[in-house]
Amino acid sequence: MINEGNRSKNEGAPALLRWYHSAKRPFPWRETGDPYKIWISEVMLQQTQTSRAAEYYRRWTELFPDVKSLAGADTEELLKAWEGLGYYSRARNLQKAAKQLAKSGSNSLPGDYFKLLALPGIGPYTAGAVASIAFGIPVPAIDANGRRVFSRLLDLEEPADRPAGERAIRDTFSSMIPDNAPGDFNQAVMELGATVCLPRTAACSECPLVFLCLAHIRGTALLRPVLFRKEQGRSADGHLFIFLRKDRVYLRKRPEKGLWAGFEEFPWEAPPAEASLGIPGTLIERGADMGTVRCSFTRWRVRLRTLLVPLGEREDPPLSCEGRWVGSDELLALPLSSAGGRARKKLFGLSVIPCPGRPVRAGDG
DNA sequence: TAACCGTGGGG
DNA sequence: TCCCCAAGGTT
Repeated sequence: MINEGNRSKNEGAPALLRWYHSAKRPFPWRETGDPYKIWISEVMLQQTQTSRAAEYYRRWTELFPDVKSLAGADTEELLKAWEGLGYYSRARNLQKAAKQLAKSGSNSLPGDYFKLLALPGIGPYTAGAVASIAFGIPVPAIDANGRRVFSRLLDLEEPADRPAGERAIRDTFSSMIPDNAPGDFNQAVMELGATVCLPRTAACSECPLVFLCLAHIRGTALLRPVLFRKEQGRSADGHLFIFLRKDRVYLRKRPEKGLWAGFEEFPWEAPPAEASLGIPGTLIERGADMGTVRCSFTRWRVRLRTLLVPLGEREDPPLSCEGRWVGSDELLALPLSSAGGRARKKLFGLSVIPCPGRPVRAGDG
């Protein structure tokens, strides 16, 4: 066990906090105590690297500075602000929660772990993070970093992503949280996992907790955490079609649930990942190759060859799905998936349709 | 419970 | 290139 003596264990939190205060990286969400902004940052950081979330955080908190403005915002505007960040239900759940709060007459978040947990899009990690960082409540916020750090401290042989392993981690983690600095402690664990106690590297000589780390003593740090293996990814190839009619392109709308829910997109197919569009083979020969875009979801990695297909003035795409024609202004304003956004960029780069905001010069198009 | 839900960077 | 990984949550 970690508490070979409670003495060294009790020295863990102070040592970690001292290290954190000198080593922590500057992030925009570390410059605020506003529970709303801390909530936004924690949701953005779900399964997302800090470096990517930072730019989105700045823009979002400027566009939607508080609960009320988020609750009253146009949903498409929200998704545009989230465009490219992935897991778009996070943005929808943020607004759903904001509406709940606004309806109950609040313009902020509850300072209570279980009330936070009850809000859409907030699970055990995020509730713990907001409660501890914004309100000073001594509850754990255990993410993948925390699981790795404590798997190593304990030299945990049980899978860290199964109930037994999670319990062992949570028990030790909770016992170390100092009442006077729970938010800093939670962040310090994550910071340690993100900068020192890394998955493929363990810089133990720089670690403030090395003196109580069992995996370090036993030389098993890189074998921890043990994880319950999930299914491997699969790859597929397909096509994405940009149908062009005069200066408009064709978009279809996705279902309101599931992958890229409610988004519009250039028609694409990549069997067996997506239902067939019923595309005639001749269509592919008719298209001009614009290169490849990649997209990924769940276990799929898909490469889509992008084809530009010019159609006649009254011709509709020979597809089994329905969609609509949009001009360049609207196309630019729409939220698209990352792959769709790259296809759109190719389109504007070719100046096949006018690029909004850029003067059309002779020779363009 | 296990599958689903995105994306980009690093080894 | 491919695989792993990331401040997880929902169904």
